[in-house]
Amino acid sequence: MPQNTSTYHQQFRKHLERVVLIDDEAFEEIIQCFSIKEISKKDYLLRPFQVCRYESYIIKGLFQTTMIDDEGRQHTLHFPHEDWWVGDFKSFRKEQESNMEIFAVEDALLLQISKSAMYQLFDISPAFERFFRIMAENAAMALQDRLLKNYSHNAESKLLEFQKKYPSLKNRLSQKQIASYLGVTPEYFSQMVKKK
Amino acid sequence: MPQNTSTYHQQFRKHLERVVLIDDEAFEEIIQCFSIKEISKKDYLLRPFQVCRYESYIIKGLFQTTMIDDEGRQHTLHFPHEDWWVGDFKSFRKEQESNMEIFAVEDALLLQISKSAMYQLFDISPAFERFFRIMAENAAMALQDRLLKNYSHNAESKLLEFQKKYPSLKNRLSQKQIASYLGVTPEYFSQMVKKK
DNA sequence: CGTCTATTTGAATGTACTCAAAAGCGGTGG
DNA sequence: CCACCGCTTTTGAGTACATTCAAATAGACG
Repeated sequence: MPQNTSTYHQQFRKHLERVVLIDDEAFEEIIQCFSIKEISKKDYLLRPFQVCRYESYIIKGLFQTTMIDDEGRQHTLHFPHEDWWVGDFKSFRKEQESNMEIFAVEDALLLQISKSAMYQLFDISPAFERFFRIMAENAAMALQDRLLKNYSHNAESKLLEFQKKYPSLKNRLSQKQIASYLGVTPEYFSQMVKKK
Repeated sequence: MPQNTSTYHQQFRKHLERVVLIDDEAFEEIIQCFSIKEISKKDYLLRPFQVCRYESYIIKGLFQTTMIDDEGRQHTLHFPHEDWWVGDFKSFRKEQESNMEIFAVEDALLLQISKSAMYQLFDISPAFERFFRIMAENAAMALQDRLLKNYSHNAESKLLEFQKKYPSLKNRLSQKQIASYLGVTPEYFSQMVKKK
């Protein structure tokens, strides 16, 4: 294991404390509900039609989350990485089949929590529920931005946005993966890059 | 005023209780933090570059929320109506200038809450905070769906989706408004309708 | 009734897609 | 260490969906 327990507990605690105050006791209670999971490059965290049983905090690693539309096409929603959460929220909450695929682009280390554990924590810790309220709000805001960027539908400007927002991801992803995020074909993406 | 107080209090309480349990006392505490607002057709609830000071529950009415992109183009995000919430969440939470415009398509009646009142309520009522956690989750899920639908970017299928999802809105909106929701020009929308 | 906005129609244009095929690159096994 | 396989990237031709611009027509509202 690349890090020892206390290191990533610290990292996770910092993550929580960026949003809510948590004392030692509360953190103990919280961390006990999480389990650690390793996942290797190219493995799936979630396959289409599976139910998403965990929300996962990413200690380390990079994922690609794609959504599958009615015609079976895949569209990349985002590339969750260190210090983010990954999962299909809809599937998790409704306990229904997911239309998403979550895939490890790099070896990863996760802290996972099940729905029942999460709901128990909500009942005993308002701070924890507040944390997830704020996370959900952040997610909604990010998606709203994403939607707006998608409307101004010029692939080039979308690429610039992406590069500005995630400069570090450029070297960690293939052109094909970025094209899928932008919603264009790899062929067109290639031409676009050449033109510049 | 088109309805008396108790009628819309009832409606609002039902709305809350679809998600969390609220006893009489708690509801009293909550409803006190809201104020009623009437808004007429064609008036703005929020103009671009304003800060969104309230989250509003829609007792009655229909709105159009549009986002303005960097090139100044307007894109319709959705058409909030009875029993939904309306506002620019990002602007509300960050107290920053909004890039949205919210516009009353029909005369409307709202229950509004300010940020400070909302945060006070969160502190005294975990049920209320839970309600907004779940609302934020719902919003995120809806936006994710919206994004997916937008990717499968064939205007005709988007129109079918829209009609399926909001059959009742068809008669309440102009073609131009629906075109803006779909992300196509009114001219193209017109041709599309003709073809069918 | 007049004005303003929405809708229709058409022609020219552009952005991105499909399909096909070639070239490049990386990892794996012999 | 090299050769091969599979996947990614490039290139090109043809096409489709949607846009822009302009102008005509229809509708809504005061």
